[in-house]
Order: sequence, then structure tokens, then C-alpha cells
Amino acid sequence: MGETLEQAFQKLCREKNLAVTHQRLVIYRELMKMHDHPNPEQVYERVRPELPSISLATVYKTLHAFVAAGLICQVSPHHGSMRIEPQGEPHSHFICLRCHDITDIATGDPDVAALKAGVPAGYQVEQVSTELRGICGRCAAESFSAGHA
Amino acid sequence: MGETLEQAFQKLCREKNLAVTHQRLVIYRELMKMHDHPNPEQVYERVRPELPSISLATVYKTLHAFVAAGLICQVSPHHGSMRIEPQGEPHSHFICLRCHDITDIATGDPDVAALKAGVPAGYQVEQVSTELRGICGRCAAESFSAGHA
DNA sequence: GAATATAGACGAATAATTATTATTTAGCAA
DNA sequence: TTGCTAAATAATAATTATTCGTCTATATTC
Ligand SMILES: [Mn+2]
Ligand SMILES: [Mn+2]
Ligand SMILES: [Zn+2]
Ligand SMILES: [Zn+2]
Repeated sequence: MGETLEQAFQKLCREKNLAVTHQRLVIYRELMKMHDHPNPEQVYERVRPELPSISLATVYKTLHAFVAAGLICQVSPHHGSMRIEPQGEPHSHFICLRCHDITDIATGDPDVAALKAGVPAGYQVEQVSTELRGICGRCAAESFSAGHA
Repeated sequence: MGETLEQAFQKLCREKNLAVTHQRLVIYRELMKMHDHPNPEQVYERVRPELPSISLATVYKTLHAFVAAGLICQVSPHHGSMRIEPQGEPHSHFICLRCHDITDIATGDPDVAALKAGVPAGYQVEQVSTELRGICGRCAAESFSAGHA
């Protein structure tokens, strides 16, 4: 029992076919200590004291590797660029993690009252929406045919 | 009756203190025709046939003005940079539209079954989460004190 | 421990967005 | 209408976020 973080990390890497490197271990350890939603630059700053020669590009690559392996996830799956919603009617969205396409989903209204109850005092809620993420029909079809090529 | 789109747009602009310009009208008209979730570049391409000399920067500024005025909204509250979720437990997020801070919100599980029912066939749902957007406590406090300075 | 595959450092390249500035235009009042 | 002024636009430079290419270093496999 009492598995150390390092042992847990090594096990995860074996499962996901990721080489266990010192940089990856340090990044993973720092991530597990964080309870907010850092960007790559902030992760970089956190690991630099222990890895003075690490490159920001390595942090990016490592984060992507961790996301692909399911060790962490990404709160902002949009493609880096601003996306407009021209239509006013409230609805939910399906976001494709591969092609970043956004599909409208007709849903019943979420229980806004219950959600707002969990929001800290002083916060002003303006919009509430449900987001589904995964692989869209087109991308799923492509994977399928690629897998059978 | 039969208010034209142009008349509706002019009325909206009056209400929001936006000057009615030809560029803004054309952008608004194209947006209202769109049922997807375009990025600024795509809006630019759509209006160029009618406004051959428009600048991409103008499209950006106009979209921001429309968002600020509430004519349209933004699906990706422009986190600008990748944001990591190191913690695995499912929870919801409050996203501040001003400072882009992301706050965890403890909520009951959404009705995943009902949501999945609205997803087109062939789509693979991997994650479901609720997103609340608005102004966080800190930013709200700042606005308040600014308003009373 | 040596061979091979993968990862890292670093700088340069690309994409998205914003800032600057000179010019044009909308809104308003005479 | 005309002219004034503040705001908006076009063109382009600058910034910011992210990715890529190349060479070196390290991890894994045998
Ligand atoms: Mn939509
Ligand atoms: Mn979170
Ligand atoms: Zn897709
Ligand atoms: Zn805020």
C-alpha cells in the first residue's frame, strides 16, 4: 500500500507507453499539487526551480502527452481562436476534441437554480450552458476507416 | 410589421450606442445567416465579397463590439491559452468573462442520459460538464469600487 | 553495457490577436 | 445641406500563444 506518487506515475506511464523521464515526473508532481487551472506558462514557472534548463516547448509537449494519455484534461478544448455564437436561443454544445467543430445540441433547460446555489457569494452568473466533449461523427468515421485501411 | 434586418440592426445600435456603419451592418447580416460557430477569419471571408477592402482587424473589433453589446455571444470565452485541469473528479466551472479565471463549482451530476439523447448518431461523448459564465467576485468588487471612485 | 527509439533543449517559424496611426465616416447642430 | 468632432476603418506593425526542426541526451530493450 502507501504507493508513492512516483510509483503511481511510473505505473501510469507503463500503461500508456510513455517513457518515464525526470522532466515528466516533475511536471506531473507539480500538476498534482495544483488545484487551479494553470496554463502552460504557469506550469513552466512552477517546474523551473527544480528543472532550471527545461524548455517551454517541452512543457507544451508534455502537457499534450499527458492529455492524450488521459492523465489530465484540458478545460479549454477550443482551437485557440475565438468562436462566435450568432444565434440567441439557449442550447448546449458538443465540442469535437479532434477537429474542434461545435455542434448545437437541443436540450431541456438545465437546473439553473441548483447550479447557482454552488456559486460563491459575489459572483454574477450571466450564462449557463452544458458542454459535451468527444469525437464528432465525421472524425469517428475517419478513425474507423483509418483503422481499417 | 415586417421590420427589415437593417431596421432591426439600426434599432439595436441606437439602444447600445453603437454607430451604424456599413461594415457593421454587413457583418451583422452575415452573422444572422450563419447557423454554425465561425471564427473571425471565417466571418472575414464571408463579408469580403461585399466589402472587398475590409480589414481583418475591423472584423475582430466589430465582433468584440457586438459581444460587448450583447448582439451575439462567444462560445469560447477566449481563454486565449490552454488551461489544464489537473484534478480528475468531475465538477463544473465558473468562467469569468473579464479575467478568465476558472473556479470549480461543486454540483450534482447533470442528467447525462438526457443530454446524450440529443447527440447525433455516430458521435462519441467522452465528457459532460456544465459551464457557468459571468463576473467573478474579484472583478465584480473591482467594478463596484471603480463605479464609486 | 550497446543499440535503438524516444525525449529534451533551443531557436526559429507560424497563427491568432491587439496596438498604432493616418484617413474616412457617422452623428449631430447650425 | 454644411461643417465639426468623435468614432470607426484600413493598413500594417507588434505581441502573444503555440508549434516545428534539428541536434543532443536519455530511456528502454536486449
Ligand atoms: Mn450554438
Ligand atoms: Mn476544475
Ligand atoms: Zn471532429
Ligand atoms: Zn474575474
